[in-house]
Amino acid sequence: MTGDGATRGGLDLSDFTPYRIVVLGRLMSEQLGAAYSSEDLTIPEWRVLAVVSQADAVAARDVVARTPMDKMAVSRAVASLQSKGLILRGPAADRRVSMLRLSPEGSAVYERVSTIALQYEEALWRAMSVSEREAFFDGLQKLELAVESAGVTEDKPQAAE
Amino acid sequence: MTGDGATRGGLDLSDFTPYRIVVLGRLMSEQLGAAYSSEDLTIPEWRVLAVVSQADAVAARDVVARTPMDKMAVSRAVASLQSKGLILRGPAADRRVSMLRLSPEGSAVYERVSTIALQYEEALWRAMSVSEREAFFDGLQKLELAVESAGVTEDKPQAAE
DNA sequence: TCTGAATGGTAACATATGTTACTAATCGGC
DNA sequence: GCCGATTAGTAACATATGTTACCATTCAGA
Repeated sequence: MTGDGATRGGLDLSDFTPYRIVVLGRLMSEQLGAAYSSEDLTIPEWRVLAVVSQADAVAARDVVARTPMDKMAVSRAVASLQSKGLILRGPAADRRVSMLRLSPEGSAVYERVSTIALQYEEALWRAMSVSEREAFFDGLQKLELAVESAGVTEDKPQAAE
Repeated sequence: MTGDGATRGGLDLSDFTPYRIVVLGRLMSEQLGAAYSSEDLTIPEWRVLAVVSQADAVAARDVVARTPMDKMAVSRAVASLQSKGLILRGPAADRRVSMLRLSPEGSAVYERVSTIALQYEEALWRAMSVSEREAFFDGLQKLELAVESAGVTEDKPQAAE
């Protein structure tokens, strides 16, 4: 990728790992979105569905805890899912919260979408062997941990070393 | 990650690779952004700087070709960089386009930011051995190729995950 | 050379996402 | 029980990003 123009000093974007990962992620998102756009779900909505589907009933704060979304994003996604009839809200002991469950239609939608998503993932894995895949996973996990531990400085996330 | 709640059927987000990659990319972006926020650059601006720094003069369309940004995003980033005095526009043979170059201050900023960025990347690599890193790169590249070849359907997909 | 199609770039609008601040409810110490 | 501190969730605003349509220019071909 460094061979077609007058390349000189500094950093080559196409060789910068964070950039590659962001771009790869975006491409995957686009393709998945195309795959299930028939269901008319946004990313936050799909994430909420995924988390809510994992248990009988969860509060919005649990969704916040389990996804990289802030509470406003979750609030919006939940409101939208509810208006589409895919999610139901029930009362909780703590009257500030409401428990979220999938409606039957919500379950059906989630089932269809997650099937497509898993097939998509499967298809990607066909690009490499099992051992390659495992090595990749291993590296991915190590990167995740490294990034997490780099981000522990709570207040002002200053220069990363 | 499947051990703390009533987990049941379907897809576990935290184990879904596209999701993991998107989240990892976002975390890296945030940390990098924090690291060089002193320069007050947005991600699109930083991408434009990186591409323009690679050659003596490029047109905006070249930036579009080399990054995952559409022409509107590039247009905005360029306008902003120009107003900050980091980029200069010069005339081109084709009078629809203007050639972009870094100003001296632009070069200085880019130099500082790319140094920080490369140090950040370095720090991440310390999380794994050289051979692990190579295996990871290998997998990453294969994924990139797989995704690219999966995305040949021209149409206009909507983003998802 | 004229004319319709294509291209580079931007304006104006629509939508999505982030930020701040607020309300209602619960909690913890007294 | 009372009261300040904390929490869950949302409203209202600000900013960023995507979308459409447009203008000026260039290109291709009769």
